Amino acid sequence: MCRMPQEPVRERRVGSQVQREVMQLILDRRLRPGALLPTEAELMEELGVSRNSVREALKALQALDIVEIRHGYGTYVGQASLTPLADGLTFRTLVQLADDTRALEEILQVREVLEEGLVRRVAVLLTDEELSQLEALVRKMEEAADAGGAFPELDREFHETLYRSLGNELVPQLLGAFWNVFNRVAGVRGWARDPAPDVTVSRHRDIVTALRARDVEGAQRAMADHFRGIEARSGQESRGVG
Amino acid sequence: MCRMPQEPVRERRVGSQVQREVMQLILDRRLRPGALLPTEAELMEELGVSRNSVREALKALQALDIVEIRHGYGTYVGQASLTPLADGLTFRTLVQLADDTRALEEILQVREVLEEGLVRRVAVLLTDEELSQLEALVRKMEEAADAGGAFPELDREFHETLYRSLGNELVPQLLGAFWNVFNRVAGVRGWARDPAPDVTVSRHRDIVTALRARDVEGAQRAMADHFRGIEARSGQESRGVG
DNA sequence: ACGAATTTGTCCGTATGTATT
DNA sequence: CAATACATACGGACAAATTCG
Repeated sequence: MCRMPQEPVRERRVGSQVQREVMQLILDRRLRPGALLPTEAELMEELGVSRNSVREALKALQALDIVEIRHGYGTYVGQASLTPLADGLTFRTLVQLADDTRALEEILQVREVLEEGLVRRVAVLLTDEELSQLEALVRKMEEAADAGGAFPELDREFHETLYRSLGNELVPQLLGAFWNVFNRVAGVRGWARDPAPDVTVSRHRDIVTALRARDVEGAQRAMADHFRGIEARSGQESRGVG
Repeated sequence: MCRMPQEPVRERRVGSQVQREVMQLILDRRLRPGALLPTEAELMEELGVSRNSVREALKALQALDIVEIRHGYGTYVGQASLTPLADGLTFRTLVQLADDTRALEEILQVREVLEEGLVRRVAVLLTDEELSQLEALVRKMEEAADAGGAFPELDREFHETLYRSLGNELVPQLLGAFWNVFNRVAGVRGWARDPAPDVTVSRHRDIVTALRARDVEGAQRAMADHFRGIEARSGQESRGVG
């Protein structure tokens, strides 16, 4: 009877009706990403609601990257990217980070499982050109490491190039979202710097070497070693002094 | 026209700014999921913006499940679940489905890579009790199949139980999101029915049998076969008549 | 059981900034 | 540069939902 006010009931998500109607409108009219949506005034009339309700619905859809609002011009159909996933995971990780680093380790484990499985599949798909691109990226990493700097963008590009031959657009987006969360949170914590860039470079080189030899098992092992390195970096810090 | 020079120019994107400020407020005050947020009136005053701006920001955060709004009571810190991912992926898949089923196949491939890797890891972690639970679920599936019905909930529970010993909460949420997208879209297309439930049951039984024998390779093979079955189901339909 | 207080939901009107033409 | 169309923001008012005395 007297329910604790501090505990919200987990009721089924009612959601905004207007929100769903706008989504349905996009689907019904076969609008593609980039297409222009009706203006707020038109949506007011078509859906029979006020401007405020339309705006709140559009704001919610914008947060999901389902629509894209351009100030002074109009509203477009969005790309429905994984930006909301990255935003939500970042927030959740930061909230939980006050207690422990579990959320971060969970993300890392998912990345590891994904990439170990993926590297096996691309091992037989990669073209010579792609292998050359990967080797070039490793050389660039080496130069950056010799200069004493970090190379987050090169790392990102490496993994993106690695899985291009799959032809699966969801894969780089998903990995990119995880990568973003990890780096954003790491930046807040202060342990964004790679303590041993040269080791990281050789991990990447090992992966390419195994792939060049079409050594599926070796590529998976190299990828696993790569993640062991990342785990050691974050694990060492989480047990260190605050 | 006559803009006062000493007055600081108003921030460009107040909307997303308020959004970030609310998130920062949650982090600064160490609010946990379920905690009550300041009321809209209080946020207006604290952030120095109008109520509409506050509401639009809260609506956007609600779409990301970062806050949870209850009419007539208040606003809570949300769970930051993967509901936005499921919503976004569902929308993207539906939009693209007018052309092809590529988005759906991409999701399936990610699920497959994930589950093949995960089943290897749980093979050495599963307790006898969890194995018994899995066997019980397979028996229930068999009963449902004999009765001629489908068993989407049993399938979902099977995969959830399978990875419980990992202790990774992100894994079931991620797989659940993918599963939701797949089933929601499948429902729209009309090919939700499993044409051969008995085959699906035996795929699951094969997985449990291999796991009971602690046969890592066999478990992965069984999982791969399981997904071959799902691919065959959807692939056959996508090449069939409209 | 009922009403008051609180809080969110919706609407209207108006003024301003911004991009396109 | 001027005009236009559009999104952005503010303030006020009332309705609906929830809680609690």
